[in-house]
Amino acid sequence: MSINSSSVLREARPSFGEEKPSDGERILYLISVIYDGEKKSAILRFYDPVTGKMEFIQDKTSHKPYLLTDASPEDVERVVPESFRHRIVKAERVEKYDVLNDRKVVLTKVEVSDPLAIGGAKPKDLRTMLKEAGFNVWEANIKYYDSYTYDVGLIPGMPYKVKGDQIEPVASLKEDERKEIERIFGEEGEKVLEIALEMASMLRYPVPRMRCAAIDIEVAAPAFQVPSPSEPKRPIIAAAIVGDDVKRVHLLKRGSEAGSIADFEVIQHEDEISLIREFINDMKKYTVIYTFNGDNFDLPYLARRAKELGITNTGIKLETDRALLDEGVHIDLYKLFSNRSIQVYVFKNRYLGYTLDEVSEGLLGEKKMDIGADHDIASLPPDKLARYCIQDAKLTFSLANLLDNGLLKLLFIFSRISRMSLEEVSRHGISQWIKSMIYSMYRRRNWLIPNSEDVTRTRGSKTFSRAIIKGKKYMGAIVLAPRPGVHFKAAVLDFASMYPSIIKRWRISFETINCPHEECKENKPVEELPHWVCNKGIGIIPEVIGVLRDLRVKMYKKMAKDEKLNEEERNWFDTVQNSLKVLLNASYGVFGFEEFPLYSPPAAEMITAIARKAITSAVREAEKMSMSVIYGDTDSLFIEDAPIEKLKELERKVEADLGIDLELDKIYRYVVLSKLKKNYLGVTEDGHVDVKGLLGKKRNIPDIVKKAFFETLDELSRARNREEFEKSKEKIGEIVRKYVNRLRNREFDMEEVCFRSTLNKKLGDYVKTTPQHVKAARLLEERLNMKVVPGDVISYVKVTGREGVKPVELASKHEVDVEKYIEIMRSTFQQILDALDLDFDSLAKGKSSGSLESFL
DNA sequence: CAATTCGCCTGTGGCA
DNA sequence: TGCCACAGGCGAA
Repeated sequence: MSINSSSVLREARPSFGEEKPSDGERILYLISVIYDGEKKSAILRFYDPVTGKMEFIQDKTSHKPYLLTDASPEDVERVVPESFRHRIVKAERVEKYDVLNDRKVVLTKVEVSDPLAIGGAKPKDLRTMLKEAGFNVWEANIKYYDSYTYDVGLIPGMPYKVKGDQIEPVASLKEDERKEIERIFGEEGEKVLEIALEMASMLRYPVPRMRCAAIDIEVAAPAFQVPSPSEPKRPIIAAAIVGDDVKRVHLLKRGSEAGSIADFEVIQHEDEISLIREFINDMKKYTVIYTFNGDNFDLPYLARRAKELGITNTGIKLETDRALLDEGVHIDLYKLFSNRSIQVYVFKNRYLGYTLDEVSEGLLGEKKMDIGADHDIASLPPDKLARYCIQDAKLTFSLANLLDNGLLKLLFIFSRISRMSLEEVSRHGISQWIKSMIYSMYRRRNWLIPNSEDVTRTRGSKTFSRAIIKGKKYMGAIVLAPRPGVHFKAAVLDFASMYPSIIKRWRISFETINCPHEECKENKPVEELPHWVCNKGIGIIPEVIGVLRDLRVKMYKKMAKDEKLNEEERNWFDTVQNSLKVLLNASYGVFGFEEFPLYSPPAAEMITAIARKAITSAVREAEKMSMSVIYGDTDSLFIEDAPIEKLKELERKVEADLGIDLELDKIYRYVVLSKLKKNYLGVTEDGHVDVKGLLGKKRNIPDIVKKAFFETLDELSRARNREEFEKSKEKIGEIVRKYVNRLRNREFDMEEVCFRSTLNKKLGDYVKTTPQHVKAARLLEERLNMKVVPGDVISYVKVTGREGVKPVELASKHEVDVEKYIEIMRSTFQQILDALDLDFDSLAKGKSSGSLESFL
């Protein structure tokens, strides 16, 4: 194999058009790089879309694990004991660029025989020996397969042309796209253009078709006992697989036979060995296997049970906290859906907890099969067991296929940008993705990857702004005080991708803040902070963030709507622009995140300080033009009833002043502001209602309150003018009375009056106070012997009596404290009623107190 | 394993 | 009993 730098570089300067493979050549997709401990070598794992199989190609570049140190080669020799020396392959001087000090440094690169020699060897590894001898080490915490991937310039998720030993990137940027990139980035210099071309070529290539399936297994555990995958004593009694072309359950014969079941296939097995063998055979026909918690349950249980029964070659590789497949890609959706960035930005917070039941309910509107509270799987009759098992696999498969199969596309995109395998991206959070992206760029440029201490030592860890909220490290955004009332024709202007724009425009990053140059010390973007910013152009993060932002705004958002492209292409670019949004949204946050290896509090507080200055000066500008700013939050301005030309004029002025884009986002037919920040309701021209922050939309309030609230919104969205408003007002009164009466007469299901609150800590860790959901959770443990863990959502009901709350499982209708619920109804409604000059109690009694006159 | 701060709400628990 | 600071949860950006 040869992957030389020229072929790697060519990928950054792709030739145009897509190259078709010639004889003997195949186009394979790089899935991951793994390390083979026996061969002591990296192995490239490729997927062949023609055969649908994985292909393994051993590294032939003789790349070795290494670290960098300021010890000389002689020092290394001295420090390392005789018994360890055979593991050192080479120690030689290398030159690196040290961005923190803006200078070239000469360090010793120590290559070793295997990754454990760097970190993890017994009794002592190289990095510990060097540190104990008083030397510094760098890049000693990077996993070997990552190190290899970065150095060789490989991009997981990308197609490669493979012929014999030759592995070459497939060029993928079309000529017109290349021209477009040059047009957008042409004036920003060679460095930016190069990054843009590289990113764009990565983001245009579609993902290969892969055979996908979801699996789920059931174990004969007694009721209330969670079977342990580390001690798989109980037999597997059911195993289901669901894919596009398969819906099958393998059942263990135990007494009665399963009846015939119409919409899926049932295979009965005389013994568990045959069940496991055939199930694993089924699995092997698919490249991507989805599970829900398969890392910690299904796959370890399956693999260990198989081993116990003497079945070899399961193809499952167990690691401490994950399970991988030799010939496939295992995606554990539990881990993926627990990822906050995925939850918030991809799925818009539409699910609450992270169990299969909760995620499915939120995203699919479907639930697991109900088998009763005792959850006694072992004693289910066979056909019920089969249905239960396949339902879980079905739900898992449906979740994986949400967003028009976009989940896998999303993972491929993140995989390419972050240089991490699908398995890695799907199991790690956004900070790991960004870290990996930065590391790969540093390696590519032969820059030294700094240690976290280097960053804070040379550039400072102190912050100078005081956070509003006690316990926070620095000051964040400004929220303008809203002007309460109903405002017609309210325009919303916002700074598009504000923080990324600031990072780009003022070039803020851990690299540029408080740089070592005397000449830059005068370059202070804000008066309130002592930090200065480099103006000599060092650093790479501002360029990368700038490119990703501009690609998203100026290219992919447009392509996602471009009628000249077909639907599949538009879809792809929409996934791309959404993925970039996820990444960009987190790009500032990681600087303020202590565990991020490039943590930089000065950079974080500089970004928010500039943002405060920007919104403040935009408000001033608007007011100077005698426009009325009625609200604003972080990056937005709400302006009441201004002519469009004036808004455009404001945009131009702000842009000229600050150098970041202010854009008209939308115009509300009217917006209802209360005196509270982060609480409003806006109706757009087409009648769509935006509800922000209001109690009525919080997930933890009871459904009955939510229903009443949304009926009210529906009513309001119909009002176009003041007469219709008056009518709405009467209707709102009717709604309020209807629900208050329902509560008084106890006309509700227990489900409707449940509060659903997430348990964020272990039960025992709530020591300072005992919140109500914790009280309810403790009752669940005491009375029902249930186990609750962090992440569980507790459903509880307010009841009369001393305790005041009960888990819904233990409560009955007659003890529901209806007055408390009316109270909640009151505060929920009062938030909007205040602004409408209405009063809950009067409405509930059947008359209204005020009118809208004063606001209209 | 793990992005940030600002702001609202409810309830708890200490104290007078 | 009422007041108040704080804990905890959820949302906006």
